[in-house]
Amino acid sequence: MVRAPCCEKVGLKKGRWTTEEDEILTKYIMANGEGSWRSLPKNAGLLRCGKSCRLRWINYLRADLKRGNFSVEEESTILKLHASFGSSWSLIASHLPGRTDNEIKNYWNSHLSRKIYTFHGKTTSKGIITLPPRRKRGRTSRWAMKNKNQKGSSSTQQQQQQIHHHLNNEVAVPLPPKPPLETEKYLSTNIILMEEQVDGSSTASTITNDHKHENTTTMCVEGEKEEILNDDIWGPYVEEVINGGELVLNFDDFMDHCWQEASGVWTISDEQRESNINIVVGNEKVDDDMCTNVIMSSGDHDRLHSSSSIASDLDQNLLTWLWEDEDWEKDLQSLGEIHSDKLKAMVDWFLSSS
DNA sequence: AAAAGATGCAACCGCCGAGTG
DNA sequence: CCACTCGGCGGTTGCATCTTT
Repeated sequence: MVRAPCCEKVGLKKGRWTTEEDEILTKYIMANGEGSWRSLPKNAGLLRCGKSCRLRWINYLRADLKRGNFSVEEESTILKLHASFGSSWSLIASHLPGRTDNEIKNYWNSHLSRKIYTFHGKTTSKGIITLPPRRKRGRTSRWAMKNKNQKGSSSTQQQQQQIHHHLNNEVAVPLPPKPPLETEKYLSTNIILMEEQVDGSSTASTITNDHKHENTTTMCVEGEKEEILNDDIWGPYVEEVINGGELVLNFDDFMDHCWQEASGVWTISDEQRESNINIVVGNEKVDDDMCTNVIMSSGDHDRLHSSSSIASDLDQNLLTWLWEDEDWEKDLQSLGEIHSDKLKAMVDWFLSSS
């Protein structure tokens, strides 16, 4: 059966509401109360669909609405509730007085969803949260382009199907789909974890998923500390060992171009390999365009440290690269304490995926 | 200064379930 | 049970605004 439209749409106005319309609607509802949305426009003298009136009232005109930016607490609440309820925006909104489902949904889509997604190729229940730096407005980001390319290919559905729940209070996040790229197999994949030591030096621990071992390389010494910390790279790199040479990608690039096949073999796109072989592609520092691209020869960690940058305080702050540059401390607190068990989970997952 | 294009958000669309006669 | 209305919801779109080149 074909459903009747909620109201006769011919001749009805669409698009942005004017101040006059807002006033009419507000006055009418103040006088008559909410409800009877179907008949409301006619009674109030509005050339609008009843649903449109309802939406305008609920999302914008209601007196109890809280306008303005979301607080750290609210953001934290959204993250936690989304982990539990998924995209049940109305349910989430019911826990946030003064906020509407639409507002929360928009906030999620424009702010939070891009901050949070897990590693693709992940098959266990453990996951990693990663928060690519928020990009300023401007020219195309990889993230945006990826999303754009996925439009029309039910990307949302894919993400919804891949929502995972995580350890403790961690958020459930949509997984980015596999990039449709040609594959090539490589010998192994390593994660390099950067850690600052008490004496000011830093170490890089290499963890491989094929040999399951760690080794540690001193990365810098006192005096270089400040410069290095200012470089604004946080978190693990992923290193591809290719025929004796190395390809080191930052996490974002790894996310975009690498994936794990069912066999457990890690794969990287030809495109990325050709453009970056033997190059360390560092995280870009978004705010002042500082890039940290570094040429790196095979196994030359001294050269890596001299030009690249390092995350400090591994236990507490490794995951701070997940957050926006300026606000990571606040955001971190808002999520509650992030312990090294997340790091351990990440490493566990990595090792278990081989 | 202009163009390109990303971003944020208000508003729309279509579907669904509850309620009613 | 059926047909239908209504309210509510989540996903999507359109456009003004903003940033970058």
